[in-house]
Amino acid sequence: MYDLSMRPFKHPPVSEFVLERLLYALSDPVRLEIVRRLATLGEASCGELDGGRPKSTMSHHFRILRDVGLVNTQTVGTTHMNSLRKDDVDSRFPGLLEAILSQPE
Amino acid sequence: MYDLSMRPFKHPPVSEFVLERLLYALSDPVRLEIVRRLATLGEASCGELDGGRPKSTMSHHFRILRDVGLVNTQTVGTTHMNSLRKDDVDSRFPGLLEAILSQPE
DNA sequence: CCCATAGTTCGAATATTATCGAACTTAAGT
DNA sequence: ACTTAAGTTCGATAATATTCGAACTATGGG
Repeated sequence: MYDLSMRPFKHPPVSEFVLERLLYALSDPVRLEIVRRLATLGEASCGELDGGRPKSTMSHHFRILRDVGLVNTQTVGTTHMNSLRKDDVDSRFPGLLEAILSQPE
Repeated sequence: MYDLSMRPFKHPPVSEFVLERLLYALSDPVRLEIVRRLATLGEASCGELDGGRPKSTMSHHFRILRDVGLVNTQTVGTTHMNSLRKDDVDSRFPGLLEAILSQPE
């Protein structure tokens, strides 16, 4: 859920989730793909999910996903492990994530 | 569904709906509110849904909602009647609209 | 025919965003 | 210590979006 091991990144508490911002975050093809992959993989490093895109570009997208509360990033050694904050998103927006991610393509 | 009476506006066929574009359209507070109101009212003119905003601003938002397939606009006399293309959206993205619009706020 | 109404379209100003190279940071490994 | 690996942050650029006034269009009424 939400504990201090998630530092040093700021992950917003569930109470600060905003529907419009979440929809915006998912409206970018690159970010939607990241979220889809995380949903199936469970977790992944940033590098595993770049499609040949530069690190700075990926870092930008991951930050947005973190800022809206979709993704949780924790430092494990030198890599950053990302996972979906599925339970948190579900608790704030029941059914939303499933409805979006179950859409084909 | 989709017949010629919808002219002169171009409404995309269901096959051209794109998930990301739909999410983007709904990520704007003004547009999400329009869609919410249409969902409860059934239909409404553009003027009924401006919140004191200029017509040109509203026209811009309605055009985006039409372009992504969310809204159907037909001319009735001098007013433009808008309604949600709920069945069309549902057929392409089952459960999506409901999942989004059922979220409070 | 003139006029008001309801929206659209155009154009411009402002603001946000996406992308990516370059420099920086932190943690391992040798 | 030095080096590599993995990301982040910064800065610039280019593309998109939002907002809104002004001019335009089309419809209906008197």
